[in-house]
Amino acid sequence: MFQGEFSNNMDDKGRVSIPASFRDVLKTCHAEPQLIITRTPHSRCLVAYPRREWKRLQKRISATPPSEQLRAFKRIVISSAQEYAPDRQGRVLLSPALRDYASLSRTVQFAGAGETFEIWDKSSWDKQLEADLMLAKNFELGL
Amino acid sequence: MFQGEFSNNMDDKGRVSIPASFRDVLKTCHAEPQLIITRTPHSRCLVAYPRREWKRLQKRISATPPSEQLRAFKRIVISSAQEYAPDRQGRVLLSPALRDYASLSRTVQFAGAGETFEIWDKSSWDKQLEADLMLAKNFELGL
DNA sequence: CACTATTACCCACTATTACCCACTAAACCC
DNA sequence: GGGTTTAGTGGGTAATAGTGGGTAATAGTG
Repeated sequence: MFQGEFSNNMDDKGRVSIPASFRDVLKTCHAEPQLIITRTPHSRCLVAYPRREWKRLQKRISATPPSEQLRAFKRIVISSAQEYAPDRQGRVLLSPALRDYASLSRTVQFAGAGETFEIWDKSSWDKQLEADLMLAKNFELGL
Repeated sequence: MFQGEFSNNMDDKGRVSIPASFRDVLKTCHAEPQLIITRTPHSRCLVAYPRREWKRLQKRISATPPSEQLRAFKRIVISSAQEYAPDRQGRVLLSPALRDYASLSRTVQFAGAGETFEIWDKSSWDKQLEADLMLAKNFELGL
């Protein structure tokens, strides 16, 4: 389970450390931590999948009847998907396309989301959170 | 059952003692006291769950039909959730994100809330209490 | 093919965190 | 009241996480 928030800095080469606790979760899937990072159509952020979760998403996609909407979805999600293996320091070098999509500059926010985790530009994340607070304020779920 | 109010001081490293009586309650759930601390959308404070309660919340979330409101709720609550195990002195080191959200400075207020307990900045708590007095003044529950 | 830009891989440094020990003050108990 | 226990607090130190940068390999370009 990916949970918790972390923010790390991207260096001049475009590398960011994956938070150690997320790396640990990835290790429970494979000895060599592997992950697939891609765009998400819902927000201007990236989503990271462990290999197994990614397979599940692929299966779900291929079980869906074709449509223009699905093709759009695939172009966004599948086409930009890239496989990463963190270096010995636990960092990955994100492709310019991905960096660009989420407008990552320096401070990168990692947010656990259960089976996956999200990668945001810090300032986008802060804005999103403000908006979310308004939305969720009156949402009762037995807290 | 978590009941009662306590206020402890956060030290320079960002550690706060969990009140002993709350720790005792946690021990009744697991030998090693474990707790999940996260934000709540309702107020600028944190909520602590014993593991079992947290699982229940997760179940309730996954049984709720997806909506924008739910996604907002998840970003607030799930993403920031962190698991803690108090050190030998009964303290936890709260993450900067959580500290920030509840604007915890030095004096931290703990308030029992039955199955969970809340963590406030003392001065926010005092203000909230004032407001609550007004709200609950005419609330009859057969006392 | 030569040249340049990019990437992978390694090492070194710093900041942060986990873990341990020690002290003080309050509560408790004969 | 004096001794004992327990809660809360402060701080040192070893391990870990994160960051910066160098160099060799690789890919891309004219």
